[in-house]
Amino acid sequence: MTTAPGGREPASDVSKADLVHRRLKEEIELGELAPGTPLSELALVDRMGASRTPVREALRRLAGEGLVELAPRQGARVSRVSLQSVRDLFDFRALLEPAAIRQATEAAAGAPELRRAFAAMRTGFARLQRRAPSPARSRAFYELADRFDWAVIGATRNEHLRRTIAELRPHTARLRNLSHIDPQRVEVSVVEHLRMCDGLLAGDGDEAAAAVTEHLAQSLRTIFGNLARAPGAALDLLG
Amino acid sequence: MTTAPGGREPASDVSKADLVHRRLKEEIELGELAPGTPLSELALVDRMGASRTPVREALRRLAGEGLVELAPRQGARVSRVSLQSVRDLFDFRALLEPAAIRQATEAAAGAPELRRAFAAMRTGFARLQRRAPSPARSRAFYELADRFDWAVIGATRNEHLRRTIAELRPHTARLRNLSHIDPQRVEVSVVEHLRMCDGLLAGDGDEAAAAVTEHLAQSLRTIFGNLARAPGAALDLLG
DNA sequence: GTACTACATGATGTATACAGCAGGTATGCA
DNA sequence: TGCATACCTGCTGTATACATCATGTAGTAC
Repeated sequence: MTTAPGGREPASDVSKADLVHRRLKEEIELGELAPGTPLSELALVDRMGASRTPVREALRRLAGEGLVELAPRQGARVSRVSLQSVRDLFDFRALLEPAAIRQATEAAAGAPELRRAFAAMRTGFARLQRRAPSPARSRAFYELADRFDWAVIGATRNEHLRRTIAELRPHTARLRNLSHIDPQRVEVSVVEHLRMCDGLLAGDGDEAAAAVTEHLAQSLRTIFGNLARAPGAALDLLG
Repeated sequence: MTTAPGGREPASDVSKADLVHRRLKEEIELGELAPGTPLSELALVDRMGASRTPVREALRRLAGEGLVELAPRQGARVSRVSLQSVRDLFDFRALLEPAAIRQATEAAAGAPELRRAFAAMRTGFARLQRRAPSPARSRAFYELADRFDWAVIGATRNEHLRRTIAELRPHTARLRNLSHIDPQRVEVSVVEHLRMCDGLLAGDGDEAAAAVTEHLAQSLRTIFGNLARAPGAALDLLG
């Protein structure tokens, strides 16, 4: 946090509650705060450099997003993850995201600029497909996939749908970061994303939606497979 | 709010924030607080008999549910309603609720007690169908329909789906209360609910889902029809 | 008469003080 | 030695004080 040259804090545009919220959300997403970790307000006051009021507000907001569990008179904990919750998450996404990409497909059909953006991402995926496997490629892929997902979310007309999907993203990201990513998975995932892009760019909503469904099913299968092969990871998830 | 006989408040089980939240939600649902109404924290402090802290928490929670709009440094207003928002709401419900009733159908198939509850509601709808139109019948219908909806929500296994649908209910209820109900609508709606019950009780998820879809489409058409015929109502909604 | 500026008012964002409850710990007793 | 109870610490829920900012108004210059 920088101080204005003049000397006084310039009454920052974003509230401290926003800052605390963002930082906590990020730490939960990254897995730095493991599921189940108790979140004492006073401890956060020290760590975040804000008073209890914005800290409390951030915790309440996170609880509303399902990232934190609040027990009355007992405080907050980072929300736990169970196998059932993973299944629920992906089932729900499988319900929402095909509808979202259909709307994005329609939107792109009428907005050349949007079409260009998606076309550029398609090129990016194609390039990634030709690169040799490496941690750097994996990182690049997840970055691009993230941009793609946000583009779809942004092109979703229905506000409820858009907000709900956006709210699910941190949960998915957290799962990715908690269960160590299978490098093998990138290979398949690139193909799936290419199929999504192709359907979307062709104006074929059904095809794009089918690609999303397939992608989600594969993702879930991979995660569950990882858990089955590595019971330790399951402990990570369930702890 | 009652005081304990001994003299002191027994540290009520529910927090004041909960109470304020519930009261405000109800007033918004009932239309007592019209869309766009400014909600000053201090005014609410007086009216609700709580201090700013729980009032603020209630407002933030309502904002998370989309019932209140927060403008930084400018305060809260009851969220506005536009034609687009109505369409978005019903489109979204049309995406979620068929899936929910499919899960409820499966749940009922394996839970005799649940089946009995739904069967009882079916009987209630059938009885309503034979009654002569009257305000009392309309009230009874909406009460029963509400119980039915909550039963479906309760029987929805997927937690995300369940929470999301539950969060949409106040929005729908508000629309009903803002746009004066068409008594004619009850006639058709009873039939639609009977079809939902039949599908659900027969274990036919597809049929139940189709009935929900039909019901939502009809509801939306009715609301829009009302708005078209009575521009004054539109002003109510848009104001 | 109109537009712009300075100010006064009231609100929100934040910090902090106080009250009551939950959980752990130590002590007493069997 | 094991268990039950009482205490004690720390936390959450609430109330309130203070700082900063947005809005409306009065006044003035053109």
